[in-house]
Amino acid sequence: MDAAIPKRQRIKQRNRQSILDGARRVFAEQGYGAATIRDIIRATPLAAGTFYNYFTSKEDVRLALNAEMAAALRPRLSEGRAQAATAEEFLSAFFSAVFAVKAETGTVLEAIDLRAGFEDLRTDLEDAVARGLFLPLDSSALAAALLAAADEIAKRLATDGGDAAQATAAATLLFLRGIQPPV
Amino acid sequence: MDAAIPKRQRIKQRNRQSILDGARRVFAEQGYGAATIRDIIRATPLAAGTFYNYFTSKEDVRLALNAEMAAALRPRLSEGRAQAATAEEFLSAFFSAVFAVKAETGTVLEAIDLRAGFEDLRTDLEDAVARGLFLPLDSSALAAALLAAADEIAKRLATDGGDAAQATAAATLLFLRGIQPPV
DNA sequence: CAACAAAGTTGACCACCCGTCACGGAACTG
DNA sequence: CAGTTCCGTGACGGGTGGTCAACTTTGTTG
Repeated sequence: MDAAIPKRQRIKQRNRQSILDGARRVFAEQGYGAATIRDIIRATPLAAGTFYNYFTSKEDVRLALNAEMAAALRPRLSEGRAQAATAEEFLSAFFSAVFAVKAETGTVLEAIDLRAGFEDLRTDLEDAVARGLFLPLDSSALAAALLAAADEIAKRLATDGGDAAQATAAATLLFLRGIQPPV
Repeated sequence: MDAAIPKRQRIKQRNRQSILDGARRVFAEQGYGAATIRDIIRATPLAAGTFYNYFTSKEDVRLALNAEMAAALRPRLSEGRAQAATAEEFLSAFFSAVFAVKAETGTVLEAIDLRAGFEDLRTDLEDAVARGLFLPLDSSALAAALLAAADEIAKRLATDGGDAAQATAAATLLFLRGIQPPV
């Protein structure tokens, strides 16, 4: 029927996407915890058994959905880091991007896991070190610490409320200079 | 029968503890995710309905168990912080305590939530600031960032393997001086 | 093109779980 | 010792997870 791609394969792709879209709607409406696999499949023209041809569990769907969203957000997250001329610019760009993205995606996945962007961050960090912007720390541990801290602070912003710009400034300063008073 | 405390109350306390102990065993054996409320109650001499007189959900039990364990660990976590004479000592004590505790509790609650120790850490931080050890940063945000980073690094130690002492040193240095090269 | 094989969807099915609730017995009260 | 309150019990209805035989559709082969 349609060029190169055989029908079977097209349908498989469509079904998979169908489930992901259904899951996105269901998670947004009831939250991840309350949603059941039945709910997801009901938000779809497919039958219960079909679900298991594509995913093994609800968690599996969450991971796939997370990956899909994280992939879409990838450019936005690293935006501004490559051009940063100073460590401060780098950190500021990082934190404000994470805070913005977290706030937006909160409706679908209350806590999108941005560790998918871990590698991007790590390589950006190494580039920055090569440019002499940073001290040559363990880029892997540093990326983990930055992501974890940003994550937690974003969570606090979402629940307790608070100003993202101010939080960005504070976090930037913390990682820029540390806590020790200058000698 | 027995002094002051009426029997009803004693039994309630015993049942509650019974459920928590059962949960501890079940979580350790099957992991939190795989465990069901029925499993927990079966590890107990009680009947299904009784569970709901004490807890509302599995998550509720996890929180209670987490609180119980976190309370027991409280002194160990803050140990060494109050006596710290320098910022470096403070951070080093903090990180090594978190890494050790996380490694030990991993069998029961794969990820014990140490945010219960948040307040302790925050007040310790404020004391340290008062003693002039630290720059006067937002103690609340700083505590959150420290806990989150320690948590994430501990997770990486548990999965990828790695040396706790070395990780402690690296994390201490990061938060002590930040990433910016000295001018 | 007709026959056949492979792939994949369907929906009923079973075991089990969740949360509830009427019942009954034990603990407190006066 | 009656009366009352409290609470553990276990069966029950509604629903879920994961499976699977039957069926339909797609791709293949002579």
